[in-house]
Amino acid sequence: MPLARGRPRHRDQRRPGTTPRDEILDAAGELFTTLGYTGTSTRSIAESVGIRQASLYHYFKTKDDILCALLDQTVRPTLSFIAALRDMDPGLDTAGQLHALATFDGEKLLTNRWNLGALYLLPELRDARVESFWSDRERLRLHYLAVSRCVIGETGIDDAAADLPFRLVESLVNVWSMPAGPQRDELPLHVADACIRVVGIPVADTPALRESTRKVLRHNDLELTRVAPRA
Amino acid sequence: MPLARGRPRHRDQRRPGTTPRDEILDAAGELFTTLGYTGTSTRSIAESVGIRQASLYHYFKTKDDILCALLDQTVRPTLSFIAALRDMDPGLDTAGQLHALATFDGEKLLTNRWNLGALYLLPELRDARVESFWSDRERLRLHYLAVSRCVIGETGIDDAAADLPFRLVESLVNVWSMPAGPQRDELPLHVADACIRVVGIPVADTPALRESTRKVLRHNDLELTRVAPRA
DNA sequence: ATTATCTATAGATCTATAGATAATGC
DNA sequence: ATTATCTATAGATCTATAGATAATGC
Repeated sequence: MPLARGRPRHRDQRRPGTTPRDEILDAAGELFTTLGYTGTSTRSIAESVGIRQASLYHYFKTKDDILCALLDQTVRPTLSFIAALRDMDPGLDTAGQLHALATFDGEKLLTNRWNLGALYLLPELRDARVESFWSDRERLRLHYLAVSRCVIGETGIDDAAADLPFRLVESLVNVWSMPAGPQRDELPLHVADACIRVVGIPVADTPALRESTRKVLRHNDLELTRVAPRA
Repeated sequence: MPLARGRPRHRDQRRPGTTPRDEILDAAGELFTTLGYTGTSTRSIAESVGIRQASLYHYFKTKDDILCALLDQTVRPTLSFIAALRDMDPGLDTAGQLHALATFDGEKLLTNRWNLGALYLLPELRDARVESFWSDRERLRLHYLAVSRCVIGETGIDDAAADLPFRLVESLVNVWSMPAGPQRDELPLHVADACIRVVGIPVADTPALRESTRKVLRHNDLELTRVAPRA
């Protein structure tokens, strides 16, 4: 390990992360998701990292900045996945796209170290700051909407259903804390199946869609690791 | 109007409600749902009512108490509806029950004066206080789960889908703020339809279920007004 | 006398800034 | 000299309590 550069901390490292910035984000992720944004003080974040409260401000200009940095991690990977999906397999039908997207996105939500998806729902940041995050998230929602609409155009379901796949996947944040196990691991797949039924695809088509998604994801694991190693 | 009993307020009434308690709950409902619980100060509630901060404590022992009172209004009506449904029409099949429940519950969520359903998702109260609310809400969830399981037993879908109708209905809190209009008004019905598809009922059965729900709700409007006039 | 409000305030926060200090690098 | 931390603190909150006050009721 490289030698420490500045004044030593009053406590040893207690958080994972290769940089102090990452340690702070890890602590903030845990606290924001369990106590809420306003309910988490900068002091409690610092304490949870093992540094003094004022030291946070060496890495972040304000408390809002910490939140922004956290939120930026959440939607980006799924947006990259959508791009990769388009490049990779332009022949995939829209139902297949929806199923693969829902599976990937759901997987991402559930395997975060903290339940960052739950932050989306905090009223205190419905309107305010974090501009870039909201626009990213809106892009994601609109993509779900567009793909769902395409499928619905073929199945003849009412257009009002087009908003629901996104909501279904998002609702995984509410089961994030369920005990680990195969049941939990398979949830994203089941939610993807449900998305498909919601847009009116008959149950009989599910196995084929699962198979197609399995292929897409195997292919894409490699893609993503190459393109965005940070995730 | 009856003459005021104590010392006059420094401002005229600015909130609907026949009692000061209701005025306070109305203000708190607006602020908690837009700024979050911790993000709302007792001072801002009082100001929004038109009284001084300390006067709140004449009606509520603590800030938590205000939250509890608000939350108690949210799940109760739907629980009463479930009871009424059981008494009223014991011949209704499970798919019909699920469809009617989802419609009623969704309607309730969307027509609240404030988006109180969004409070369920606040991390700061995931664990803590408000015991009675959580147990009520868990009863509601388990009822959805049981009804969904019954349907799934017949359609042969994977059991993992049984949790999703509840989540779908709940996701209406995320569209609460959409502009008023027929499109918005019909959302609960469309979400109920989606619940039905999620548990594996073929699309062709939807019209019959809608018809049955229409009857149940018409009947029940009367029922509920008699049983729980407060709602 | 009873009530609903008010004013005033204690005591505990909370965010952010200023400036000191204890390491390493050169 | 540069850096990452530290200590100390200003100034603005925030919740809840104590006790005064201005109405009505009897």
